[in-house]
Amino acid sequence: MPQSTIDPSQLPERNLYLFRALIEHFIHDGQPVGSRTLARDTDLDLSPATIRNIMADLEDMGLLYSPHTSAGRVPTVMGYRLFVDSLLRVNKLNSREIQRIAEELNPDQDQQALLRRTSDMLSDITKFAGVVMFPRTSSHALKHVEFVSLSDNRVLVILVIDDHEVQNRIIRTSRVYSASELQQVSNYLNQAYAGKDLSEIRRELLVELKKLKDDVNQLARTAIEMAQQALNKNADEDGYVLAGQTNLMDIAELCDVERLKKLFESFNQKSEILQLLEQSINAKGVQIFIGEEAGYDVLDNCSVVTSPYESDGQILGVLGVIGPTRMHYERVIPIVDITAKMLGSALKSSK
Amino acid sequence: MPQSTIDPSQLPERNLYLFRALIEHFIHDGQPVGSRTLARDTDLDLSPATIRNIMADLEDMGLLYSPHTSAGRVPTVMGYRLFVDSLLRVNKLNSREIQRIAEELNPDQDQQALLRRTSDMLSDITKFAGVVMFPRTSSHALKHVEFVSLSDNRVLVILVIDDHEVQNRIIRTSRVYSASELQQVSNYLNQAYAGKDLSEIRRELLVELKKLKDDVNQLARTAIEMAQQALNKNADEDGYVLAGQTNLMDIAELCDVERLKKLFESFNQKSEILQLLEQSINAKGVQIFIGEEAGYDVLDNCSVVTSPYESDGQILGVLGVIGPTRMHYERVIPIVDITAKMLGSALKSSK
DNA sequence: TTTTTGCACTCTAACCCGCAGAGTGCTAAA
DNA sequence: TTTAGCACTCTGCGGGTTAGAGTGCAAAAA
Repeated sequence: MPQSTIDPSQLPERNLYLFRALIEHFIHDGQPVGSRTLARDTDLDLSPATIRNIMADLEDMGLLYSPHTSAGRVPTVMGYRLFVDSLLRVNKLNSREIQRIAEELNPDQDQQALLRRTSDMLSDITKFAGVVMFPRTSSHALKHVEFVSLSDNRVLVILVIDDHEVQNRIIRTSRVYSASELQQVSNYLNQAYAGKDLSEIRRELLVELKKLKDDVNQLARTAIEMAQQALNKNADEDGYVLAGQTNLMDIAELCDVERLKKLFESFNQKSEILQLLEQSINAKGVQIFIGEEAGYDVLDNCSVVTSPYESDGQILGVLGVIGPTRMHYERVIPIVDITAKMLGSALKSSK
Repeated sequence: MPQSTIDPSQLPERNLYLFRALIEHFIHDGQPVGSRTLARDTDLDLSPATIRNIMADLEDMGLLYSPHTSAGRVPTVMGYRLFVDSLLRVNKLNSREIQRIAEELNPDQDQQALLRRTSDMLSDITKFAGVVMFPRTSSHALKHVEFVSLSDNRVLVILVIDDHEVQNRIIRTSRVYSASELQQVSNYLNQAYAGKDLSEIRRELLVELKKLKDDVNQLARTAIEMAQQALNKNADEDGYVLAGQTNLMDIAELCDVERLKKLFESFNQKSEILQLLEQSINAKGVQIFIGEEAGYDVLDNCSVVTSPYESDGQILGVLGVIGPTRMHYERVIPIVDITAKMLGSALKSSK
């Protein structure tokens, strides 16, 4: 991180109190907060002038800044950092909300649908954008493979991987195969390779192919060759589902078409956002990226609250919420947290 | 249509000429066009005053209007209608562009990918939003069905329909079935029903089930019951792929966050846009919806240029471009036209 | 009859001005 | 250490002015 953070214990209690009041005030209504307002709205019995002095100190430390001379103060990125790291009191979710989440994430839907639901739900409940990375299982055990002949020497390959992921691919073959031939090929491969890891299967296929080079067994060779072709383009299509982008259009700080366009384009390209999510895949729990802290200037004025989700102790992916820096962290954090946990268990029971 | 259109032959040649010049001018730079400009930029040797008189006539007919007293004139929706119906000279695409389209639509990709590519290409080439409806084949012949057992009494059903569409569904069963049992079920169903239409299969299944009611053949009953469950939720997930929404954010006429938000939301909901596309599914060729003509006020200031695409004489769906009313129709129309034709033949050869 | 000239009129957009409101920093007093 | 007082600064808003563009109409010209 470029900026060093502040140790809150170095600050007088009162300053911290004031600082938190200011941030909460600003998060609430988005206007720069002045000394008079704070004097009025805090329990501290201080005059505006005193508060001004304190605010000047906080500004010197880099926690606040004034948009212009005669405006109130606004938290800096470093200010937010201090706030979320040390000052934030997280709300508990009420049971209605928890129930809502539990209902949406019922495991009785296929994985794609589940992920989509999750991000829909995240965006709907927070009114920001919700994002869920596709799970990456480190093991890609082949569950089942099936070949279906299409017209024009083309064969549809259906791979069932790891119990929930289904991939369809089309390969071209040198001649037309009958349904029963393909059935035999499927059977052979299922018997020989079901349960093994994809990468291991690829290795074994190579070996087999050599062995069979001069073999007369046509079927076996065909099977191996097809399997190779099918497994080759392991389009490890990583990506994510995003929902509720339009929510971001309501947010005053982002209400500028240029800025929104850049943001939306980086959503479409996915790579930047993925990189960001990737960063928190090994974090223990909820992580927060504030503003351009993470180095993506499209996310200027945005915060990203993420949490990895796991099942059976294995981290599968990351989900989160993208909203304005000025968000109600105390609400969003537990939502992301619980959603991650529930998604994990939903995936587990669908395994 | 609410407004009656104008018969161009009722208008003096000169007025039409002027009208077209005005529209082309406006499309080019988006500013209201005044009499002086028109006098300068047309071959007609007329003074601004004469042109003013003519413009007043055109305004009376409802083809033009002034945003305010001292502005130039701008075409009305009815004006655009007249223009695209009667006055427009369509450009030919140059061969580079045709080649580009042909390359993108190469049939060597699965249907989903092909549709996605098509809409990407449409948006990229026009710099507006491209949209492609999923194809609806009237026949849903079952090509192949496969059952794969998952954990927890759940069974993955893979349906291959009509040679290119693959659907995955998860059903719950009353007990755990072994892989070989499921294989038998698959075999039975494939033999009995492959090649038949889904709805017909559903009918036959009902009959079969009655027949087998007291039969001792456990396998057959299981097969029928599973098949029923699998085919029941025929999630005829109709929809479309959309690309390049962000292009619309650059367009001056739409550069207002409120408006854009509404537009994007209706993209997300899909139903409105689908309804619109549906309308032109039986048109012969390219169709154009101007502004809120079609009755969707989210499309205010937008035009939609659509064309149905077909293969083997059967109309499969509709594709098109969504852009500002002020677009270069002479360019967009042939792009949509050719894309529709090429998508049709790409789908045919992938059939 | 059609076209043009001349002219008064209107509207917008840009700019400047002045002013109220909010908030600051500094200094001196409590 | 805190507060009161005060001068200062910046924003946002309403109002006024001006330049520019374009109009409509009436009278003259073709």
